[in-house]
Amino acid sequence: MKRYSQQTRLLFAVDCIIFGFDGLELKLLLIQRGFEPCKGQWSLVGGFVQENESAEDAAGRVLKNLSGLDGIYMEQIHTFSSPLRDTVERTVSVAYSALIDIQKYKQQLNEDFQAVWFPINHHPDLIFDHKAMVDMAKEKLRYKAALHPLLLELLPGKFTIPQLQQLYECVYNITFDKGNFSRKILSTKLLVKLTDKDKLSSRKGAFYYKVDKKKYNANFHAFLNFVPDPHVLLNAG
Amino acid sequence: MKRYSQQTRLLFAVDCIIFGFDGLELKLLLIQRGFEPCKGQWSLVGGFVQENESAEDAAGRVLKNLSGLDGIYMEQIHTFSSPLRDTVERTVSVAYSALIDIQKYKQQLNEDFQAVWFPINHHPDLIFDHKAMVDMAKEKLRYKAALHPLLLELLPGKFTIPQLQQLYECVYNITFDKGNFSRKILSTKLLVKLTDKDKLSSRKGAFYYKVDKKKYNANFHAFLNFVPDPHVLLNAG
DNA sequence: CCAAAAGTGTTGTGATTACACCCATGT
DNA sequence: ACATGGGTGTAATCACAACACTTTTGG
Repeated sequence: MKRYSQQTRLLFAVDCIIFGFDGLELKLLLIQRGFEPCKGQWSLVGGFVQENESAEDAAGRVLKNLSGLDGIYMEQIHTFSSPLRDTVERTVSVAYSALIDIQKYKQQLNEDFQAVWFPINHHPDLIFDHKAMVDMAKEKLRYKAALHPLLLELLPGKFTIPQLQQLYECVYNITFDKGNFSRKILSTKLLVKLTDKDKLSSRKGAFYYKVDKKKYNANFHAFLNFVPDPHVLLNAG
Repeated sequence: MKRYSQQTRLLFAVDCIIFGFDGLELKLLLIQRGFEPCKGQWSLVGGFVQENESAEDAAGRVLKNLSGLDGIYMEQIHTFSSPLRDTVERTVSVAYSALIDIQKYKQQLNEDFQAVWFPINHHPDLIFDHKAMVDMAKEKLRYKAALHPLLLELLPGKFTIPQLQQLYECVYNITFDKGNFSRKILSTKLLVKLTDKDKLSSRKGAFYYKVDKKKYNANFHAFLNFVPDPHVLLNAG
């Protein structure tokens, strides 16, 4: 009854929702699709899963190819499998979100892709169901970042607490008290204070910090509980 | 370069991690596989996705077919796509978890499947990567139930607060103070007190409650924050 | 009357908020 | 000197854990 041979085979792809942070805004990396259908329209970066690789492998390969970067934070978001989602032929796609340091990316960029960063709340229309993918990735990012320190993945090697605050504020579209924010972040002991300051945004200057990678990896699953009102998880942005 | 026609096609399936609660323990519904490979071994309930349906449709169909029940709480957990996960032919599988009222299920059971409930922490070895699916579903259940009232899906139409407490306690393998637990649950206003009592487990008897469906649906996303120490999310069970 | 579980009251503690205040420095 | 953002101090409030206490009722 359930014979393998009688089942239908179909195409299997991945799409990546790539987040970046430029210091002011949360951004989304999009490309103009280079082949039919919908050639020229804006799209997530994606690709077909090859015979010898898993979906995770494929998403990692796509990211590496685009950005030149290894070891990017990546997470499976959801699998989209509506029979009509791809207009050419039935294709199931697994959406992955990726958090990348926008500065590292700039150095490594693969020009072939003509990729462009858009503000997360002002991006062009996307092909197929890519908007649903982006929306789901945003929601999951908010959800998870309320509990885990993963937003640190979006920052460069050294950064200031006010910069980190700016990032949290634009992920949740709310403002935090700077004193309380700083104390809460530092109470996690995940950051190491450096000796030099960033003097671009104030006269006094703000100390740089870096992530204590050891503690970050060990304590990633510890709660932070950053979000006062849970509704911002859904209603933000 | 990225032509559809050149890509490989593969098999696409769903597997369901079905949770139930018998009043004492959290349970997992398994079947003995009825076809090769691994015929006779224990397995999650699953099936291939058909041409005209999405993975969600397929999981819903599988559940309906097994249990006779509609409208079961279902959630996509993760997609498993290792090239070697199925020994016969490459098959990608989307895992779904389902929460069902074990009492309703008993009335509707499809005998064809020879399905058996196992305690969540004492079940037989499973085929392929089904154990990884179960583990991920358990972790996600803990994670999500700490924030949302979804464990109510596992209880019958009317139930007592101590029964609900027993459920939370076995999901997290910790004990809660009965007074604090009761107050916290009732503070959500999601439950409606009924006039009759369950007298089976105490002389005094405990009042039955039912879920206020309207508020449940409206407030599902509100936080509960049930878990005092976040580590139980990972280390429990 | 007693045991046993349901359910209520109460108190101390620790986290969190809101906001005042001080600090460092380029102009 | 002063404006500007960084950073610290602190009192009031709140949420919650802990646990004592009351209630109900079958035996």
